[in-house]
Amino acid sequence: MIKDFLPRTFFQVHPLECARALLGCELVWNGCGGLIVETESYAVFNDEACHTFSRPAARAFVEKNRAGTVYVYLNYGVHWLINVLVKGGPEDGIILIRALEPIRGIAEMEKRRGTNDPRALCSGPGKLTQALGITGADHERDFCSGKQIGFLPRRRPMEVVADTRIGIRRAAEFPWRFLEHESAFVSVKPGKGKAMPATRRKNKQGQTE
DNA sequence: ACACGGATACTA
DNA sequence: AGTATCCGTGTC
Repeated sequence: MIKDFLPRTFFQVHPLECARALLGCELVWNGCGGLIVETESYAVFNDEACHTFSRPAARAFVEKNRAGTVYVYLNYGVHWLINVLVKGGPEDGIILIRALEPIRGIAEMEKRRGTNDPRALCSGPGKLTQALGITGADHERDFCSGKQIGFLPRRRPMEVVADTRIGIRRAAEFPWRFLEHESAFVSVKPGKGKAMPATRRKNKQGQTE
């Protein structure tokens, strides 16, 4: 049982500052966890890649919840992705946790992931939710009042690099992805992100045009 | 290279 | 009801 999780005030700052500050902190989830080595910041306003831009439900989530609240959604119908709400500072935002360096509950994470390769356990946003057992049922949980889930302060110094965000089509040029320099546990190394195609559509026969 | 797969928000 | 889009992963 851990009691010294990061307080709510940690998430009441500028989202870009928070996304950087989270690197090197430990994400703890029901006995499993790892050092955060990759995050992405999304801004509630003026960021077309943020869910709040096109989803009324996401805007309602920001209105309704406090800083430090879990935001979980299903992406591509396959993977749960976990974010934390940043609110009450100069701007509101949502920070995606993209990769961890596994350090706690590794046997359990290996079992959920079906691999013993430490680099394959949490090196992506969908991988880490699978490793930690995170699903849509965890949406709107609180990182700052629970004793099962939360963040621990940075354990060691971390050299932070900024790069463009991964997998998005809109506002793809914002350098709002933050990683540990030369970490072996990130999803995509700096500068290696593939550009998303401008459009991809399918006709009635289900064939890509 | 592509299949996998469902929530969300449109159009009507 | 039907359609378009989407912050990914594993295997081909």
